[in-house]
Amino acid sequence: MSNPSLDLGSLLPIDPDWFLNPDPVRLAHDLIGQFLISDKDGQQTGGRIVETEAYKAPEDKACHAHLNRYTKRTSVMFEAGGRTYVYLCYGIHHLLNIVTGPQGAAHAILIRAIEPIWGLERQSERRSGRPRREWTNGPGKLTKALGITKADNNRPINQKSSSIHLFRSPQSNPKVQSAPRIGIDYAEECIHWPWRFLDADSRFVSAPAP
DNA sequence: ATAATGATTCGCT
DNA sequence: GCGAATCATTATG
Repeated sequence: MSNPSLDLGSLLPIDPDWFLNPDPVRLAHDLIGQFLISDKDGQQTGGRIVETEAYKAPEDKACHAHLNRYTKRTSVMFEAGGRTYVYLCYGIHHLLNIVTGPQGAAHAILIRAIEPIWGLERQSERRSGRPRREWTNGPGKLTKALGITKADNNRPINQKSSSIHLFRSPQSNPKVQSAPRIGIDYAEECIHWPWRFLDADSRFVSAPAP
């Protein structure tokens, strides 16, 4: 890695208490510019988070745990913040969420896009040699590039044994935009809530702000 | 037991 | 821009 500030060994993990904050909208904003790493088979792939969305039960109709609906699938969202929520979407795509908030609050942050930084060759392989810009500019794309599957569901973040790690960016000052969330047309009044966050200067987002 | 439905992506027109 | 792909989850009977 030519940029020494991006040396994985020197990065600091996000503090465990950060995940317990009760406001997932705030956390989704603050996650822009931080680093996501997947560690599979001793191989690290990851990058800089450039797009997120907040989901917040009970009031959010777009949240799987709307009205605190508790099922086998949603149960992980009720855990204390700091775990993963990975689920299969449209029968094809695995989507990665970060569970946040205190135990009992079903909050999560969907990771929608990253800028690839680490393990570029492996990411390219997993994305079938497409252009780099298309490796991770969407929630289903980035899980494929990082090898994230349902095996990574309901697992702690930043533990020694973890496959998913989140690090603080040493000097992160991104210009963060907010926008309505994508793909939730069924969610009635929640459709317009500006709970999607993007790095305005990144070319690796899934779609520009409207 | 059956049926409906996605927090999407890709290829084709 | 449109439609297919593809299946775990969920609700309902």
